[in-house]
Amino acid sequence: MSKEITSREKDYSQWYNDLIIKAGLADYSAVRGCMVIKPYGFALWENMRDQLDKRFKETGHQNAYFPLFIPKSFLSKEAAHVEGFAKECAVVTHYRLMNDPEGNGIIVDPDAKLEEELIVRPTSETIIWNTYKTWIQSYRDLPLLINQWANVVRWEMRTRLFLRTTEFLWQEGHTAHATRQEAIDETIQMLNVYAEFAEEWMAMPVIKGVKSINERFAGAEDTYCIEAMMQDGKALQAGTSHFLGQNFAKAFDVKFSDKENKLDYVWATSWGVSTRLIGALVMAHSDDDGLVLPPKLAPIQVVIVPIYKGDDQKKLVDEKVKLLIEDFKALGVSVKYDDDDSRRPGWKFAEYEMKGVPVRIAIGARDIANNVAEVARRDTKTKEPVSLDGLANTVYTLLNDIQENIYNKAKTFRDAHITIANTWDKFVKLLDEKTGFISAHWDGTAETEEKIKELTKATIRCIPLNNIKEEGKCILTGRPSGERVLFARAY
RNA sequence: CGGGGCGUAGCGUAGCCCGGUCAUCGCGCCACAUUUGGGAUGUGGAGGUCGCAAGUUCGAAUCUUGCCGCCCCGACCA
Repeated sequence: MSKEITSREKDYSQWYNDLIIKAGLADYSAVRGCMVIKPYGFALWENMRDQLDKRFKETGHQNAYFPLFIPKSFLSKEAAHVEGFAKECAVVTHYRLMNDPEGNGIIVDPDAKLEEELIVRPTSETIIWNTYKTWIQSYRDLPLLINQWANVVRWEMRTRLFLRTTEFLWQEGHTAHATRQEAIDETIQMLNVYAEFAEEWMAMPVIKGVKSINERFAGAEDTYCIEAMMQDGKALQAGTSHFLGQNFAKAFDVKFSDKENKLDYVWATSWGVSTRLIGALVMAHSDDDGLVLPPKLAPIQVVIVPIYKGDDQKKLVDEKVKLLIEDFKALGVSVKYDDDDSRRPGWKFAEYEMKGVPVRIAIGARDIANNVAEVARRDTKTKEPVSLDGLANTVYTLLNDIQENIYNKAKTFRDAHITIANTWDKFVKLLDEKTGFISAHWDGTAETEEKIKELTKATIRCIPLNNIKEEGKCILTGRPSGERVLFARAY
């Protein structure tokens, strides 16, 4: 056993780190807080990206690309925005290096100071709205529906692989609309795109909701989010969609003439998901033997391992597998035939379990004689002989079953860990002992939310969109409340 | 920035307290052979400025001082 990972029970966060490294998703880098995304991890991201991109285009958006650098002055044009991001910006002050006259390698050339410093984008609202000013004059220019795939930098104090790195990859949609309602509709539409993607592709149930004022995006009027529950009961914000009102239009003076030739500021949204989703995927489904990937996103959906003694048997297996691979390709299933002779089958079994490949097929001379292959599924770790006749079709169905099964498993866990609390004692006890989300009444004030965070480290994850109105008393202050909100400790 | 841990071969480690054949072991790597249905075995081999720098000493991985880096926990956040 060359690759042991820490068990979830022993140390959940160590388990997570071990898994990322040992499954080959990412590596630590020479730069603090920055990671290298390895080919297997990037393949996973590409699959997520491609699917999301398709959905963005289906909903009328186009991709574009805006600069990495933002003039420092842009950031301060929207007051709440600068307040939210100023503390975590990387700043470019010079544009040239030179040899140290004292011979200590290379130094920053003091003569190469920039007139105005450039910020490495932590998000692109400002540079984009500065551009939109020149693109929008009339209602005929609206709606403007743009997305960009990019990297951003946020100088976080503490980082965690995929969940919070200094640099990360994401997409950010930035749209402009003629009316308030249209912008709100867009915000909700994209929230729904995210939720459907999380549930149908990542097999990860999410709760759609709206953020409290404390948790709102810097510069937004409303922040909508999808919240997922990890296996340790902590919450992970998996995506956000912001209704920006006219805040950025006013900050960057973006006005349009409507049909009656009246001037008004445009209405805006922005929405994003990031490589954090990979962290969510890992923590939602994986186990102590490694990753468990949903078939719809797995870079390798099926791996075939040949079992043989000698060249004759190998040749026999090769011939069968060649036909099988054609069947899989016809069904659009990504399949890998691992006939690397330098690794033994047992090694391969363990390796592909670590990498979360949903289905493994082992096939040898004995199987061929019996017209079967051994089919093993990663999610349940069960295996059974399956007829070679129509094997690809059988496995295709199995992949769908696995997708459904891991979703159901995650949902059962999630639902079992959403608990109602009506007293402060129960609230605290649930947080510490049962973990998960707690549905409780809150008096609606930022002070109470702050106080609860201070006392328990739990925050309001969201006010669920499908909330039932219900009179009650705030869990902390006893003041009246009109609906329950979800509290949890979060990543 | 506070608290904790760590830095010895590609990875993981022993040695450090008590300076002197102490650079240990496992995995991995290379070659050959036998193997191949759950992380193979044997034989041989390669690989190390003991994080960096000063100091103490006849002698430092080991003691002293300074510096650097990384990881974990917390505050901040997608």
